Amino acid sequence: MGSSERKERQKVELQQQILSAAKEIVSRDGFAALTMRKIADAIEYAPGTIYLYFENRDEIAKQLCRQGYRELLECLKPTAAILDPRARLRAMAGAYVQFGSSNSATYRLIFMEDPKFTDAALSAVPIPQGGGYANDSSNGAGIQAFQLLVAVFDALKANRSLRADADSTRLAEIFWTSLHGIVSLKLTCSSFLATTSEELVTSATDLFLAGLE
Amino acid sequence: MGSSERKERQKVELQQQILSAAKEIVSRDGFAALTMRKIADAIEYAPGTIYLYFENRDEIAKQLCRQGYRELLECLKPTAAILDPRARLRAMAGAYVQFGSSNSATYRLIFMEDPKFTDAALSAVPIPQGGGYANDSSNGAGIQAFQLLVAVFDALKANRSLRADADSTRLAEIFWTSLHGIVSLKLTCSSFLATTSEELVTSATDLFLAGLE
DNA sequence: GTCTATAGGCTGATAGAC
DNA sequence: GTCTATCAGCCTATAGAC
Repeated sequence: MGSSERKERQKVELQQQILSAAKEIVSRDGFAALTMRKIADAIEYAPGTIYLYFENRDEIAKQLCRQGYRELLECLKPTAAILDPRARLRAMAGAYVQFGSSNSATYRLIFMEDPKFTDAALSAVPIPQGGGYANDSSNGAGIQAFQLLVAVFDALKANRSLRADADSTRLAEIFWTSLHGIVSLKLTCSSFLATTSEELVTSATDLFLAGLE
Repeated sequence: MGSSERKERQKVELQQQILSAAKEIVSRDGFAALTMRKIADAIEYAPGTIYLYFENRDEIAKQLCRQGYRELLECLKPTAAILDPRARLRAMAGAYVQFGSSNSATYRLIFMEDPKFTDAALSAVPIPQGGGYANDSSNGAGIQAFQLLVAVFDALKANRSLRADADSTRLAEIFWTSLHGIVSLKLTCSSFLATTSEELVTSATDLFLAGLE
């Protein structure tokens, strides 16, 4: 059945093309401007054709979210290799804020838009339908990214820099919310904050580490 | 000119009615669902009539934002009276997060939606047109709220709990971003965070204060 | 598989009657 | 000042021709 395999490849290929066009529209005009017609125009197909590859607009948005989490994870991974936990936390925080600033549309989509998309993509999920996204490492990428942060606090414990009975998950959540606050407020209230993102994340991380002592 | 004054009063009255209807729609269905037609239905007027009281939809959104900042300010004001700066910071942080959780639609609108509305309402502005909103204390309410937070750090300095050369504005920005992170992430990623808002804000504030030492 | 065409809905905003 | 009617546009999704 080599012919059916070819068809499968072609299907995945056009799905990727659709997602790629969708991503560009979101980056350029924002998520609200993502319409089936615009995608169709971009890939030079008729609007109806897209429905052969995705059930509806929401399904495209969810896939876009999953991809966004994957990108975030890839962005944080290099910092996870840093041995010194304090240096690692600083690097990871910097990478996170950098990611949010450089990929603002993606960041908005995965963390500031609709819980419907955020939650669906954040949690680990099986294949939605059609089985088209089988060998997809994106499942749970958001959770994996969060685990990288949790691991920093485990490392701090191993280091005796943190009480052994401290709750790593909880500390990771507190730290994450503060990073998210910096990125998201900068995206919406850019003109009000006098401090740059870089200064904010540096100071916030230093204060946080100082508070842990 | 008693008759023209009556007309002015009636105009303001209907403007208030429009804003009030708009607020309810946003609270119930979200900002994207705010349409002129729905407002018109709610106040039992024809859609076109609204344009006699507001230039367009954006103008309504901006007024809604200004009102939101005013509400936030009112919510924080009582805590500003607390003398001990540490207790004041804790109370203010709690009130802020409480406000965001209880008024999620308003919070989304003023801090998570469109910079166009956020910035316009956050900064102090003169009367937009028509002079209808003259005796309006909402101008700069967002800034006033932020100043309440800055004052806490000034108080900590006066208290010798903080170095005299510390930058109060900067510390306020860092602290504010962390509060905003808690509220906004809870609004979008509610199911992912294991910790409650109340626990997050308590721990974050304690860590922050500890870091300041 | 892809097209055209369209159903059936929504939107902001305006013109002109009363 | 308020109405009705409507313009001009957008949207998702589907049906049926090829």
